[in-house]
Amino acid sequence: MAQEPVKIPQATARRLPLYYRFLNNLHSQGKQRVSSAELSEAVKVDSATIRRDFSYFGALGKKGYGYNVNYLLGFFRKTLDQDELTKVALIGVGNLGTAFLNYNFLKNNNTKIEIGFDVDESKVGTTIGDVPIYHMDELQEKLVEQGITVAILTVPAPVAQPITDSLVEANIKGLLNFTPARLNVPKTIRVHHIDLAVELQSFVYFLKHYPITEKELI
Amino acid sequence: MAQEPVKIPQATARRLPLYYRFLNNLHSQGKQRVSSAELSEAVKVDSATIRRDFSYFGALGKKGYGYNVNYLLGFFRKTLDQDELTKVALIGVGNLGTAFLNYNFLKNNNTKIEIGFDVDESKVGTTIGDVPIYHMDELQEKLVEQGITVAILTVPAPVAQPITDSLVEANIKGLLNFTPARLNVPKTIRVHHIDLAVELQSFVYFLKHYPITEKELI
DNA sequence: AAATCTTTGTGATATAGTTAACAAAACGTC
DNA sequence: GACGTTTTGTTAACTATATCACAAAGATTT
Repeated sequence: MAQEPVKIPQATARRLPLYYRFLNNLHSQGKQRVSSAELSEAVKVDSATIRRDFSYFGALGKKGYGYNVNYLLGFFRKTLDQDELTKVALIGVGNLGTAFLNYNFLKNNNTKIEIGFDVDESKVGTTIGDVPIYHMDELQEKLVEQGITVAILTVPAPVAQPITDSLVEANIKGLLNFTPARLNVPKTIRVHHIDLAVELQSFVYFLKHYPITEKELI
Repeated sequence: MAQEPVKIPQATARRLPLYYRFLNNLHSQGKQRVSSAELSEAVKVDSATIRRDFSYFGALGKKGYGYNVNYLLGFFRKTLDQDELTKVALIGVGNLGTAFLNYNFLKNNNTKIEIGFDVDESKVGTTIGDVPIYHMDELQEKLVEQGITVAILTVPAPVAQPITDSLVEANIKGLLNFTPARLNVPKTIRVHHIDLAVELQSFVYFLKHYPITEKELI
């Protein structure tokens, strides 16, 4: 697996998929070149931040010209491992889970939800947006069989920890947790936490307590 | 509206709803006191960070004892404006939107989704999880009428910008955007962006490129 | 081909967030 | 009530991120 010469900052890594998507848009619009200022307008990230982000990968642009869309796109395709498919399992096919299944990640990217699990017998055996749904009892067997090591957890909070324990046994490496539970896992497993309730609540807190400042209005 | 004596850091503000939820858990378990170390274990936030976060609000704990659960809970209830209900509109009642509707935010908090909008005639006129669904055509009228100034945007990407323009006209103040579109809004409006595809993609990038370090394993 | 314009890449600086470490305070026990 | 223990609150150090500002390079125009 090709590794960047220098570790890029996490904040930069988080913006890469965003850049990649917008470069795709530009490409399909037939645009040949783009400046950091234009890109900034589109993705709402400061242009200096964009230039700095790109610079971690070397000198990708040309002074007085900007960036060549095709070249940049090709570069990011390689960098984001567009050629190596990452298979993901979706655990829990409720409303949130179904939202994921209907999102066609493959369009821009090689991350693919390969399989879903639920306890609801009316869902087991069906396919949703091309993804087959199995019973939760088959979790370990199927994951091991298909060598899947990344999972999205969208189950009810009370069963989050027991199901996580089962995922750990199935040798999972990364877990994107959408439940409110804070999961206990061995240290070798990466868990990323997105809590919709917390997101909404802290957003509301922000609105109330952080009025927009003079500086922001300029 | 009561304002904190000192502006607390954004990072702290984002953790408050999390603390609040866990304090509620402790309270319903009948726990009287808790130390920053215990809380750290539960919410997976460094104990020094927790103590620092709490300290922005004054000396809430007692040395050699920890924090009194009831007192802390009461304090946070006030601080997070638990008593002043914030009404939120949900724009787009697809799978993701429905996931929000079925989430009972009121349980721990006074943020409430009051109304939903969709173009699907089979949804218009129904209620989902207690929330009435109206047609998108009635957006401006209903929002102004009910004085709602916060919206969650869960519509298909191509209609995100036109609907946003309509929300701006309806005098919205904050927008929690779950679509991949980067929205253009006047500077006086706060937009917070959560892009599920980007979250998944950057998580996968992390797993591939940021192996767990020695330090993290200790 | 000279002059002007554009835009990168980056040093320097500013801002934000985390964590180690420990004195001081209060607890709990004997 | 003296003494060892616990745990806070905070100073200082560290780490991470964002942004300013500008020289240098190259593009574009005349």
